[in-house]
Amino acid sequence: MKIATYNINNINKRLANLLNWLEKEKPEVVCLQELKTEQQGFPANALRSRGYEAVWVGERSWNGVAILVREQMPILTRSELPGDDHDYQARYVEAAVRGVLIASIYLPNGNPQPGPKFNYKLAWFERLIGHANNLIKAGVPAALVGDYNVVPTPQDIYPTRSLDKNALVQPASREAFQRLLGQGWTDALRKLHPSGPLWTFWDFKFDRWQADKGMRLDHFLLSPQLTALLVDGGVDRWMRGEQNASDHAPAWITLNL
DNA sequence: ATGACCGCTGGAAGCGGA
Repeated sequence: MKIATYNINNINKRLANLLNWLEKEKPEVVCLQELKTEQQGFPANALRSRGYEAVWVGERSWNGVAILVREQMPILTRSELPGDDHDYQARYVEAAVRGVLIASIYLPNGNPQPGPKFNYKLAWFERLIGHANNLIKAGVPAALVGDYNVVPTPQDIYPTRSLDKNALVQPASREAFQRLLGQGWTDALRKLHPSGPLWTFWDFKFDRWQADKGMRLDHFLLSPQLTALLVDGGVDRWMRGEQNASDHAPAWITLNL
């Protein structure tokens, strides 16, 4: 089973890019983030015509997450992260697919830091850690997939000091990510490729793509049962070079289910 | 360090993103 994640930065604006990529790479499951459309604006029919069923949580203007599955209906298990009844941002959707629980995650960016947005990021992270702990203690075969907005280690970003104050690289952000891994989750792309650049994001600004100055922000966290089935993974960098590209490229793994 | 990109809303210029 090939699972992909893609921060698409507006699904309707980039629908042609998405459909082209689906046809070329044929992932079975796709976790999308930053749909930037309200619930009714999701292009369900266009995706169904290409063989993909979907569950999604939309929001006007910002955020938005989805899970696409080829030739199969995902079974929606959650459309929000537990722990805060007053949080209405569309950042979490979860579904069962062929006996695997899959979450599509869009963790808050958190800039500027410090400030209320960074506090929200850390609070959201704590809720995720709590939920993930329940899943792993229950022995659920699960994959927590998406845009974590965390650069886990210094090797996950091009050499620079200019982002030292950025929320993506803060010790508190990295500590939360490590605490999540400490529950027993495996960072699948790093397990497959233990060292070196594995960029999934290049800023629109300046010459970041041309200079290949990127970051690794999009991650697959696998429960132990799924880690044992991990075969392959990578980043579809070619998508970042397309016309009308998102600032993220899709990343993917394959599991031998 | 700086530069100044892209998409949103609203219909200009400022916010959010990372």
